[in-house]
Amino acid sequence: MADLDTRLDEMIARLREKGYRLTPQRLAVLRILAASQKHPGVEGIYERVREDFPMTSLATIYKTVTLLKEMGQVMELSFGGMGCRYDGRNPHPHPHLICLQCRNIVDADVGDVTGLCKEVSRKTGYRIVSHRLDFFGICRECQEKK
Amino acid sequence: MADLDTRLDEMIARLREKGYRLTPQRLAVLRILAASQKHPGVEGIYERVREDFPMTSLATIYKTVTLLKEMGQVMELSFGGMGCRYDGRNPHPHPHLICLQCRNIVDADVGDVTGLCKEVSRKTGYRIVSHRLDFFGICRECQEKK
DNA sequence: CTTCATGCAAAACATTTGCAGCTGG
DNA sequence: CCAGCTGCAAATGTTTTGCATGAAG
Repeated sequence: MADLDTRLDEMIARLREKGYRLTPQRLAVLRILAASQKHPGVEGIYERVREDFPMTSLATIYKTVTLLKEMGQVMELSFGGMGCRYDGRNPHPHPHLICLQCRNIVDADVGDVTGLCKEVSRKTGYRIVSHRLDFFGICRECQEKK
Repeated sequence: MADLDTRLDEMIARLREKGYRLTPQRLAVLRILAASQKHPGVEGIYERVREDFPMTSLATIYKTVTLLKEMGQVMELSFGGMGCRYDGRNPHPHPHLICLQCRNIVDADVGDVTGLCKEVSRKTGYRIVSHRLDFFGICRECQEKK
C-alpha cells in the first residue's frame, strides 16, 4: 500500500502547491485514482464517490479529473464508443492491455517505447511530447468463458 | 494513384460482396477515405461530400463510416476532446504522428509492433487482436511558427 | 418491384458551463 | 472572511435512431 499512499500524497501535495483546496469530494476522487488498478471512467469514479458522499455531482467528478489531468497527475485514455478511462497510479505514458469483451484495462509491462520516440523524432522532425501504446484483445478469463 | 484506386476498388468490392448498395453519397465517402492522407473526421468528410452532393446529411456520413469500420475497411482513431478521425488508405494498425497544435495526423513509418504483440500475448495470455501506437508532439511547421 | 439507403428530426450520450450558495483554510 | 468549490440545470458537441420517402439493383 506504500505505493498507493505515496501516489495519494503526491497528488495532494501537488494540489496544495498550486493553492487548490482539498474538499472531501476531491479527496475521495484522488483516493480512487491513486489506488485503482482498473482504470476507471468518470461514471465509475462517480459511483464509488457516491458510496461515501451521496450528494456528489457528476460535474464535480469531471472538474476534478480535468484538473488532475491538466496538472499531469492522471493520464487520460480515450476510446471510441466509451467514455475516457483514467490512470492515476501511473500518469506517464505506458502500454495498456484492453480486453474487448469485458472492457477491463490493465497495464502491460513490456519494454518501453522511448527508443522509438527518439527514432520518430529524428526521422520526422517532430518534437515528441508523449505517446500511447495500447493492445486490444481478449483476456484469459474471457477466452475461457467463450 | 494506382494505390488509391486499388483501395477504392477494394472497398467497392467488399461492399458489393456483402450486398450493400453503392449510392453516389457512399461512393463519395469511399473516394475520400480511400484517398485522404489527412485522416479526416466525420465533419471533414461531410463538408467534402457536400461539395459534390449538397443535400447529403451528416447521418449518412456516420452510417457509411460505421459500416466501413465494421467491415474492417477503415480504421478509427479516437482522441479525447475531438471527434474520431479515420484512415481508409491503410485500415490496419500502424503508428501515427499527431501534432498537438495543428491537429494534423500523419502516418509514422517506424518499425512495426508485431514483435511486441507476440511478447505481450506470451506474457499475459491475452489473445491480441489489434493494437495502437500513436506519437503526440509538435510538427516541424508548428515548431517554426512558434 | 423490393429492399435498402437517404434525409430529417428527435433522441441519446458525454462533457462543459453558468451561477447561487456553501465551505475550506 | 472570501476565493474557490459544489450541485444543479442548462448548454454543447457528438453520435445514434426512427421513420417516411426515394432510388439501386
